[in-house]
Amino acid sequence: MELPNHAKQLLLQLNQQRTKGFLCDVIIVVENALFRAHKNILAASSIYFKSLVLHDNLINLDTEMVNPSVFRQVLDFIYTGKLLSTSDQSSEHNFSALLTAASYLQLHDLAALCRKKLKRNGGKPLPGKPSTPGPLSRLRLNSQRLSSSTPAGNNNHYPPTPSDTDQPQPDEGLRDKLSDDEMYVGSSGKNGNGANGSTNGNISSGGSAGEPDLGLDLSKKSPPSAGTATDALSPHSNSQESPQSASVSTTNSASLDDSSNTLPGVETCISENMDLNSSKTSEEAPNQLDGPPPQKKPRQGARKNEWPKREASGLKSEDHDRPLVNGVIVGPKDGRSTGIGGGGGGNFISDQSFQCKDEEDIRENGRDHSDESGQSDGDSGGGGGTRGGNHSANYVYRQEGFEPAFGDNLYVCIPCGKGFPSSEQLNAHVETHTEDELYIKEEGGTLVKEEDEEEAEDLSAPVGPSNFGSETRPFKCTVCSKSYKDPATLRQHEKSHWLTRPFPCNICGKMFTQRGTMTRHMRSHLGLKPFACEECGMRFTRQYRLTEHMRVHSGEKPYECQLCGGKFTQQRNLISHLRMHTSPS
DNA sequence: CTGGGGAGGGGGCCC
DNA sequence: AGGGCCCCCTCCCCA
Repeated sequence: MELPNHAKQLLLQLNQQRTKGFLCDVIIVVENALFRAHKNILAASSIYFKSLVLHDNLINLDTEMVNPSVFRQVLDFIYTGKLLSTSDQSSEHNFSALLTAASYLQLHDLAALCRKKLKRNGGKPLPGKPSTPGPLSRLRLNSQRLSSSTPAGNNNHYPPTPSDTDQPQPDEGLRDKLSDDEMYVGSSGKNGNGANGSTNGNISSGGSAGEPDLGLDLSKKSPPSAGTATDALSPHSNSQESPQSASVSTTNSASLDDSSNTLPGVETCISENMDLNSSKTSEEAPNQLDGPPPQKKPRQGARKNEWPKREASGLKSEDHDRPLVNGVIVGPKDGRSTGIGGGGGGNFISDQSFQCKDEEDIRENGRDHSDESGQSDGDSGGGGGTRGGNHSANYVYRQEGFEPAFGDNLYVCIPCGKGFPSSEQLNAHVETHTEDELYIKEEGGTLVKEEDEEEAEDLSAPVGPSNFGSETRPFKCTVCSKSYKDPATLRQHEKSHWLTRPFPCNICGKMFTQRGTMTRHMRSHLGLKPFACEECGMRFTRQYRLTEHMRVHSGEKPYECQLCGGKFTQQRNLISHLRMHTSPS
């Protein structure tokens, strides 16, 4: 007995889930567009994807091989078995691009389909493309550029994939009859590889909960009470981080799934549509799905939507809208979260994703980063870049896909203007600066600084606790005189003076001085809140927040105002309160 | 409407 | 690398 439409219906459901972002557990970044999808589906479609999603939940695709528009078609194809073509997309060029992408992604059926189509049209497959380096090598190259300060040889945890050669694909799986508008793969149940034996099972069980999260672990551990969602978070993953994953992957899939329950914003937003003013994708919005409005916990919903707000606040608004089409975020979004509070939450992923890094910053030359260096607020704020202390960003890390203007040398050293093809090389170069020039310059009283750093300098003057007890803190920063207990900390600190953010966020391009900060930041992109309150179920991105939050339940108010005796659960609120005492009002 | 408190969230930084 | 803390921003609630 066999249900005739089973496979079709299943695929239909999966595609609907995709368009809604439901149970999506992987994000694919193509240039500056984000696509959500299901690992199982991707893995079942391509052995290349299979190798990628095994370890990573955030995948950067080589923009030379695939662009957002093409990838959208690819994804549609994967989920529907159809190539829906518009007049534009049915052009030969489109098929060539599709073929390139399909070859790159090892989507053999699609590649065959494109070949067939091109052949039928009398066109030729793109001559050189299939011989370009295979996906694996390209990915390595790609991620190497993306991941700063990851050791060379990072991506080696990728399982070897079959050769990247572009073998001719059997056309047997293709339907002979191809219409110009729609092309089908013969059987929706037929997959390029046999890796999907568990697909259905996994899907029905809610995604990839059982999948090893070998990527950069952003989920951390979760308190035992985290419930079903948290159960899926594997506690072991900390040790699993691979160097590569820092650049390509981000989170564990279970957490993503989880977010669909507890963090509807991300789940929904990334999948739901936004205004469609992207030139590439404006013709349709197939996923204008009225997915269930995200459930919101008290306060959290509104809050969640305001997530990127801070960066938006007081900051310029970009000209560019970053529409989200078919689950795709296209381009940076301006700082104003248009949809904030609108309930649907459909906007904020896009907002957050791109507010973090103002496109303006990105567009401009490397120097502007020296302005933004001080505080993350500044950079994300774009216009407010100059504030934020003395941390002049003298070195700029360029993330591929965000700033192509430097050609291959995306990593530019600000003081000397030299470009480097990799962050490693830039970092190595920077070291020579710090050792050879920095201190010399300092001795000479001419530190490399931006013109406007005088004010900022004051902010980081050796104030506060940094100077006390110099006996126990023998390691002193030569720039700001802060002292530290150990040389490693000093080194880390010194980089805040001289190194600009070697750790970029793969989603928004924002850069960080410390990997941990970037990792934490990524959690916010992905809506990972591994720390759940046992009392109320509220979830947090950080343990510390949970600790703070627990005082709400316990009633503990450890922070007391010495002036009025007022007690507070959080120190910051005491501080805020003290300002009220001291401020002349 | 306003001010104050409570609280969620983000980044920087030190250990 | 991860934890913890500090600081900041912001919003919501309430008096």
